[in-house]
Amino acid sequence: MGLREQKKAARRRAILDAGRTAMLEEGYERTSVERIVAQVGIARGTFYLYFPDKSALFSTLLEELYAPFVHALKSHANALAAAATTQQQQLLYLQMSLGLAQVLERTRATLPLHFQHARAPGTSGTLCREWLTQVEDTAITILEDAQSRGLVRHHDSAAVALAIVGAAERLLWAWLQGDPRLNAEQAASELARLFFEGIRPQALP
Amino acid sequence: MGLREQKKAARRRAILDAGRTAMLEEGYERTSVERIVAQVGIARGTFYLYFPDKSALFSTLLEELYAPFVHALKSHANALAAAATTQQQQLLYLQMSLGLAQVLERTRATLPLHFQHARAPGTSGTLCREWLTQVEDTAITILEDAQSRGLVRHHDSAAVALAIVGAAERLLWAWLQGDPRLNAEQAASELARLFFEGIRPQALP
Amino acid sequence: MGLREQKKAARRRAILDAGRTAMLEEGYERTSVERIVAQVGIARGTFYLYFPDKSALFSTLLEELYAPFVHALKSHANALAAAATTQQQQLLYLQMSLGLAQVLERTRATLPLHFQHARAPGTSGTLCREWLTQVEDTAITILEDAQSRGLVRHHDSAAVALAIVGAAERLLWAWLQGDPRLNAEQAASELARLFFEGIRPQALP
Amino acid sequence: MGLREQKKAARRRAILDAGRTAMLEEGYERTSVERIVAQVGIARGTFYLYFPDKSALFSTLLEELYAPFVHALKSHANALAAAATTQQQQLLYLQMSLGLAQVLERTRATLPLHFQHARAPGTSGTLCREWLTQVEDTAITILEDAQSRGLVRHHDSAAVALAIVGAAERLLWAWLQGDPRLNAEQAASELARLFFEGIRPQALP
DNA sequence: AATGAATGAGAGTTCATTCAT
DNA sequence: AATGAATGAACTCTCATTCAT
Repeated sequence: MGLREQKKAARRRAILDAGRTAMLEEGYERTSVERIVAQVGIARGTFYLYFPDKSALFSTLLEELYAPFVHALKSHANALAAAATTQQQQLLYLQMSLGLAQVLERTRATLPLHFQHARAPGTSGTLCREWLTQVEDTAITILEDAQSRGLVRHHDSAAVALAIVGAAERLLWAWLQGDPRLNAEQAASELARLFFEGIRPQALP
Repeated sequence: MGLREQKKAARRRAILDAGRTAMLEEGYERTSVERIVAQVGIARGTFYLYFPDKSALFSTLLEELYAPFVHALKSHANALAAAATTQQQQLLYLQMSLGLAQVLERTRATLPLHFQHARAPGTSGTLCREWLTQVEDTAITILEDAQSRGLVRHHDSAAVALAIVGAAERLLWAWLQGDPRLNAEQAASELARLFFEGIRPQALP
Repeated sequence: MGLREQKKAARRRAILDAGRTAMLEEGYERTSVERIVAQVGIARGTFYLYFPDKSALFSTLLEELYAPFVHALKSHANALAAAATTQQQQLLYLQMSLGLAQVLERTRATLPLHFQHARAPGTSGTLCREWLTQVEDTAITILEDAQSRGLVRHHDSAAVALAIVGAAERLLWAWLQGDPRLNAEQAASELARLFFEGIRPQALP
Repeated sequence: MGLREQKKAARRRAILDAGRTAMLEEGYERTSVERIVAQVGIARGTFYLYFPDKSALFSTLLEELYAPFVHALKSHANALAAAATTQQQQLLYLQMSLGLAQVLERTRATLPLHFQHARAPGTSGTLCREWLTQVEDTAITILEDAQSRGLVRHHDSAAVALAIVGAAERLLWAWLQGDPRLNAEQAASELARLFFEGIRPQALP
């Protein structure tokens, strides 16, 4: 890459970072281009050399946030689908958990962007939901694979998958917020046991 | 009530309804007072005779949305706490389910307001979260009561309560959106079974 | 006066008092009718039963403020003009000083209205200056009478009168403001000595 | 200075001039940004590229008005304080008079801004009074220097200084208004004689 | 006589975007 | 490539005054 391209890439990176910081603080709607360029130290017009408009910047931020998840989920889903034995699958589930945890850790700082905008009306929400559909559809696929192998009960697969995603999201959000009601260390394993074993005190006959 | 008061109440109602419609479509930030008054057919200044500012209108809409939930949850929580036997409790849980379902049905049209703004930054999100804390704290209370009676396993109560709320929210949101992946009729009972019995195909020894 | 007239007069008084208080605090322009009626505890429309508009209220306040001055000055001017001897005049000057001091004391609380608006552009200033012209013209008349009697040097009478009025106003304003630089007790006599000894006709050796 | 900077400076100047004209006519409160930009022939938003808000424009106008006075007064005060002999001082007083007269002449068109707002409540008055305090404090300093040299009688220095400033202001205001009662040419020398002969230390026989 | 709901023009200010330099 | 001045519509909110009740 030439020096010029490097500079261009660095500046694009700087705009993205400033944009993310600002939008995490104030949300997409209330974040002004002015604030972003002031943070980066460039002129107003320069912004439009790197992004056609404000929503394109947001779009890029979302891609950086969601793409790793979608990629991780899809590759794990493929691996699970190709697994020959239950033992293999159990290993793959463990790997998936670790893999997703790593992605979460890496994207942690940007994650609030998802929570803030995923259900919002208007441009920002629509952009989020395009990614979200992919995440949830993959979750459904994984669940249906497990059902077809008899690993989990035959509930309505979409309902269960969405429920699990919803529960996971809520705990994640509480964790990101530093919710004092939550014991962050236990939350993930609680969630796993909760879904796997149910809430009843002892297994029924 | 005099004719004056009736008219005033009706107009206030009209503003609230127009405001809700507009905010459901465009969100709090993007909804202008101008649009609301045009919908109602009143002058711009008239709006401010009924609400001190835009956020006060939104606040009222949130109260109309959340207060029935909070009220229902709290009264059921009290009843559950006062229950003498497990049989009484089971009846009360059933009643709570029915009660909440009725509230959901009644507030159905306004519910998206919650989903759109609950995690938003800024004024609108903050106002939502004041109500949400009440909802979730009551959910935790109910769960802890069940734990203390040995009805449910001793997980971290806040984590489990938030997980249940999160799962319920996600299914509700899918239902409100008319999500084609979801079988709406079954969703609620699936959710109940999911949590109560867990996801494993047969109960373990 | 019938009971009805009494009530009406009392309410008019209340509006005037609330208006004065408000305008002393915020000035004519920034004082809203809304604030006044809220203070009095009457309806917006009622205000317009007592005064045709906001400027009429201000006008009345100015009359209550300036009329006593104009009346006192004019009657003292007449008495001075009719005085036969210098001794009589000296007594009348003393009486005038005392009289004006009493008026100042009585109108003290309202006096800032003059200082705030006397030179303002727009309605409020114009209304003030109509009264001020009367005050200053009378001051000029008194000075010219003193000149014609040889009591004071023959300066340009208007210039001297305006200068005296200006100096008196400045000290009065400082006094009303509680200006810490000023020794309020001495100010009046300082002013008198300053001008009296300065404008004496007999020159120095 | 580049072409860009020149144009920007010229436009800033145009806004200041239009703002001054408008505020001289209607006062700070009643002057709208809309009117100013219409006069200049620019868009509403452009105004805010040059001034953060309306009060900043007013502030700048005040600085252009008062700063020359404060500067002139303070430098003359310093010179007077450093004067060795009475003769030197007399020359310096003369120079000060001429200097102030020149400043008056230069700022003549803007001077009404002072008279209109100096005693007004609210933002505009407060901004004026910050400057005025400097003017008056310097006047007091000059007077106290003269007192310490035995040039003038030992009155309360603040009272006398404020009286002189007040008188000068009143005559100036009459002059600016084109007051027909006033002989403008004589006014200044009348004022000087009035005070000078009035505050001489040596008493009369 | 008194009310207070209604008006609608107008206030100051912000903002995404464009374009001449 | 980069600038930053310019735009003008849109925003929320205020206000003196009117008039049906």
